[in-house]
Amino acid sequence: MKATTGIEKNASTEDKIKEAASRVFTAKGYAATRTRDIAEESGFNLALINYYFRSKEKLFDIIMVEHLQLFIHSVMGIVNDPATTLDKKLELVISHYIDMLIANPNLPLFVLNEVNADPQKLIDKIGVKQMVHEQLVIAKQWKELVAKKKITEINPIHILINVVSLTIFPFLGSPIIRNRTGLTIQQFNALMEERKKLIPGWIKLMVTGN
Amino acid sequence: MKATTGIEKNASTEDKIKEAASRVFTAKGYAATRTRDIAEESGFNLALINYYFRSKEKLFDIIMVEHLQLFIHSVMGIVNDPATTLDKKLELVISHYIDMLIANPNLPLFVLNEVNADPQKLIDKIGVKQMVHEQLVIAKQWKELVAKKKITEINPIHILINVVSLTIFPFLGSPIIRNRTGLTIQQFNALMEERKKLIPGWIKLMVTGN
DNA sequence: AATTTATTTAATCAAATGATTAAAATTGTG
DNA sequence: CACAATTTTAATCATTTGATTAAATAAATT
Repeated sequence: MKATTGIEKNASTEDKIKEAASRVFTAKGYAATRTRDIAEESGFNLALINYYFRSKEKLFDIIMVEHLQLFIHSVMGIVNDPATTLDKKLELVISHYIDMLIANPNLPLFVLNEVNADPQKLIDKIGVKQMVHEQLVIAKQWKELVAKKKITEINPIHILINVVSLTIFPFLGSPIIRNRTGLTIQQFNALMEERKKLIPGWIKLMVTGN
Repeated sequence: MKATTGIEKNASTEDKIKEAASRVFTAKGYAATRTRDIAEESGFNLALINYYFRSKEKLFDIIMVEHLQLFIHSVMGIVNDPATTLDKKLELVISHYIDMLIANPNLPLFVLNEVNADPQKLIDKIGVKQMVHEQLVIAKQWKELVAKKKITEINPIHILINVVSLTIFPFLGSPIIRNRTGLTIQQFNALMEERKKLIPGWIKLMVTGN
């Protein structure tokens, strides 16, 4: 019986390592992260992290999956709720994402890097398959509006891309934006808060066509 | 006299190494790139790349600066031309960027990673200082339009962020987008070509407010 | 052709790094 | 408390990796 299976009692130490690993991995990326960095950041010995997680890669996979789920599943609930209108969904999703991004500003770059390294591997690792099915709710709502001539006949993929772009990219560009404008983190976050209302407005302009 | 200073005759070999290094660095990032990868990719011996560039880091710095200049300076000419209107500038810059991104799809992630690692270092390394001065042209044009009540009094930083977001982010998300939609690279690029016209239209909607 | 200079290579080094091991310390249990 | 199980550590290994060196080859120059 491998020690790694004893998850109950050691939750504290194991979680501390995971938290430390999360900080280091998201800050420096997989390749630039040394197992010793995680040891130091966590305050534990180097061998301990291998004792708990067997290898750097296995530890990374765990962190990655948790972060990707943070990214994806949290939104699925909102998007797939038939009770809320498309308008409301838009507001909720964007607001939710901006909150999460303010709390985890370097999550996007981290995720992008690993998705870029091997898209399919990650998609397999989480259950994103259902997404296609679940998207039907929002797809139906879209089609209804198109039928009612409430929105232009633009390819919805553009709109989806735009929502994600306008919401996430500013956080990716944050270092440059902050450096060029001289904004503090607080001022930058305030700017992002503003976008919770601005982005839905912009998207509505796009879909109505004027 | 160091051999690296002899730039004339060895242009061919040196350039081949730089091209190989560019491919490997942009594909895998600095930390994940082994000097041996570059050697193999270039077809030359490991020691040769150190002979020409002294170290992995120096080679990387050269590649990075060239790519950043590709990113920045090319646009400066357009933005700083007093002869073109803001509308026209918008079209030109976006079109220019999308062309460049189709040709160099993994440039954005590469740049973002390194900017994230040390924003000031990179900004120092290129002459971006003038930008503040040069931006005056476009800033003036903006102020004129505001004075003429042609555009809303929105914080222009939001619009700047939006232009960059809508243009660049799709390429960052390309692996996910392609994976989820099943689009080929050609189809994806066609989608990006569409955006050359779409994005300026969207931006105009944003600044006019309806 | 001879000699110098530039280019390229194979072999090797030293440090960094992921991982293991065996022992010590701590904690839980009868 | 004694004893077993779990947790933690120091020491060590084997590879990987960036870099150097000294020698071989090719090119240029006289």
